[in-house]
Amino acid sequence: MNSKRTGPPSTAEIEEWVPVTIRDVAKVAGVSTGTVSNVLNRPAIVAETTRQRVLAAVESTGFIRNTQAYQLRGGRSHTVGVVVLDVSNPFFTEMFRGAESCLQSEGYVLMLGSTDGLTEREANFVRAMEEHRVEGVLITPAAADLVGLAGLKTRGVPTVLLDRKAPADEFCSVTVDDVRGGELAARHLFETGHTELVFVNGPTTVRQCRDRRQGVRKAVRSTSKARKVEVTEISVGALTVRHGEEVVDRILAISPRPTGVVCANDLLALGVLRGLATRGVKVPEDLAVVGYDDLIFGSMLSPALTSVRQPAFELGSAAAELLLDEVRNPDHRHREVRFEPELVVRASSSG
Amino acid sequence: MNSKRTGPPSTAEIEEWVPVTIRDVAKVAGVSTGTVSNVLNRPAIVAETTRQRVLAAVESTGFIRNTQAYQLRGGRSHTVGVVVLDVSNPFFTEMFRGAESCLQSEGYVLMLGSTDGLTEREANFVRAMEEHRVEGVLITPAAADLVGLAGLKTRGVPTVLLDRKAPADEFCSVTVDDVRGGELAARHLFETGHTELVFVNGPTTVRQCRDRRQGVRKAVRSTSKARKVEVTEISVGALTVRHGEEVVDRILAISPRPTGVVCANDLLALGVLRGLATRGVKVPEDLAVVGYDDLIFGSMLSPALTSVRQPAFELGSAAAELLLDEVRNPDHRHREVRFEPELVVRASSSG
DNA sequence: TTGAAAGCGCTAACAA
DNA sequence: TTGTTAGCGCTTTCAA
Repeated sequence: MNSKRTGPPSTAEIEEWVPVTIRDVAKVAGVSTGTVSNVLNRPAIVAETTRQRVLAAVESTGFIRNTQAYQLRGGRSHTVGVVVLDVSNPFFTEMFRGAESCLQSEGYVLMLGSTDGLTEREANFVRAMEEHRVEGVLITPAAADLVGLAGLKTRGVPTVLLDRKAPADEFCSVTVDDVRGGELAARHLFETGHTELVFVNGPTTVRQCRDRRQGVRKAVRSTSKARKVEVTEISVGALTVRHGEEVVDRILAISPRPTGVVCANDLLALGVLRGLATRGVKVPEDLAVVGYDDLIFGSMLSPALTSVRQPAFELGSAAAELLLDEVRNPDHRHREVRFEPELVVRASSSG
Repeated sequence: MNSKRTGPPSTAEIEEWVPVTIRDVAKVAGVSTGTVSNVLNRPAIVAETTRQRVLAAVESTGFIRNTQAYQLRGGRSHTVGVVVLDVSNPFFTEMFRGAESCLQSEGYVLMLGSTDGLTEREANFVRAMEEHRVEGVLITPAAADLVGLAGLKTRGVPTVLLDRKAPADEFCSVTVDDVRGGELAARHLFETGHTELVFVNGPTTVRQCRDRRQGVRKAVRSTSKARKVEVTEISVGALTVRHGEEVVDRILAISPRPTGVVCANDLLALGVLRGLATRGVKVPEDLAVVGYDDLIFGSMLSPALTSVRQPAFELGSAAAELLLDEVRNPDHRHREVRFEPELVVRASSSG
């Protein structure tokens, strides 16, 4: 509680900073606003001495160019919107970093929104970003369909879908084959002898969850030809550690007792592992666990978490590249850049 | 590689979306631009039927208000800049979430920049955000001093320092007592019988690192009165898992062999743990490990990581509250909101 | 090489 | 209740 002081504000403090415009700079330098604009944008065409004078004036006045005016005049906004499902999830921050690594060097600053899978929040973010005239948006759609992005499409805002295929090539997209990933996870457990599995899934409104489920089912079908296997599906409200932890009792209540569990992402798996640990259930002896995303943290647990790896950083940077192409290349064609998931087997599933 | 097709673009595609302005809406609705502006901003003062007509026109034209023009006219930007040291670190994303939770409901959209502790990147972000006329910025300064923020100060951009005390009450700030935290960590090891410690620190240009070191030293001094203790300090280039892993050999080379290690943050500690595991060093028997930040992931390791907890989410939301006050309250006074670190003892330090 | 001035899209004061 | 219009800060054409 550090109140600065108790008396009235001093003059220095009460004195409002008056925004300095190009006109102020012009006045100080004794030139016209056009000239100031020229030294700012096309320094080559103005005389050396004038330029120095203007630069000095910029310095002394503390002038900072007003992007809004620049944009209004037809300039670019140098802004890209990024909308993800959950900033708390390292998978998405890695993706963000990937995008940032590519976009920052091009002079863009990123607006970030985290929707928690809520379409209403998504709509708010997208609307706000459109109002700010972002040059493009990278988005992991919250909804099952893409109607929330229709506005972006019709208004021609370059948009790249993150971790979501665009139907009918309406957008560029970067994807990972989640059906395949889900299949890899479940098949791995079947192949190591498991017969009764649980699949802990997130909300099936989330596309990743639907696809991974489909993959799991696919593994069931193909394995069933050889021998009888079964998967119980449990759906939780969100892909978080807490939800994973809370689902453990339901897993343990299943009869016959499953011997393996596939989680729709690593956060969920981490929660499950934690819940199992507190209940004294041994992993992988009593229950094998497989996650999804291959967060670095999973590899450090003991037992280390078996998981399906996705190249998050590369997803982000690839998306950014696609966006840049769409922004700059008049001959741009929408493309899907597809990555393959990779099963990383660790101790949590291999006794 | 999904090229849409090979022929020339269809008419529908080549047809550029022509930005629709308030004038277009006015024309469609058969009213003046002033009236459109009124239904958008002060709907109460316009007649019901006209309002409906205008709203319909807004809908049919797909009009999206141009914030730049609005701002230029004197409106607010509804934008806040957030600058952190490392988005990959869950500590900072939690802080971001805290800020977002408070700011989003107030209609702000956040610009996020991750500096990796580089003052040059920080300067770029701050400059870009100022050009965009953000209404305020939340920042974890990269540099040891605050000269990089002088511009924000003189230009009167409301600024709240994240996890950094503002000297001379120049800014609002949210802080955690890192000296105390460092002291807690080291003292804990001393009190559990350790004598030879290693302190794995990040760059001392980072204030958090300097303070935590100071705390560690303080613990050494006070413990030294009773018995002889020693701390070897190792500084690494960044606070990441990789750097922690790479420093392990240097730790093990120290003679006499230390029995405990304090890490400047959890990512570092996670790396150290991983490095120790691959080299077969037992934790905590051979070496006790203490981290800093209490990331959720640390609590799930086995052995679970002892750490110094910081309320990241609360830091973020408190900072946002301070910022809102500075933005809206004419009687605003700069304040420091201070949180206390808390040692959380787990298996990694208690054999 | 520089200056004058129009105009980007919007809001708000004022007039009708 | 609605329309007209000046002007926000900047860039850029055109003229000097």
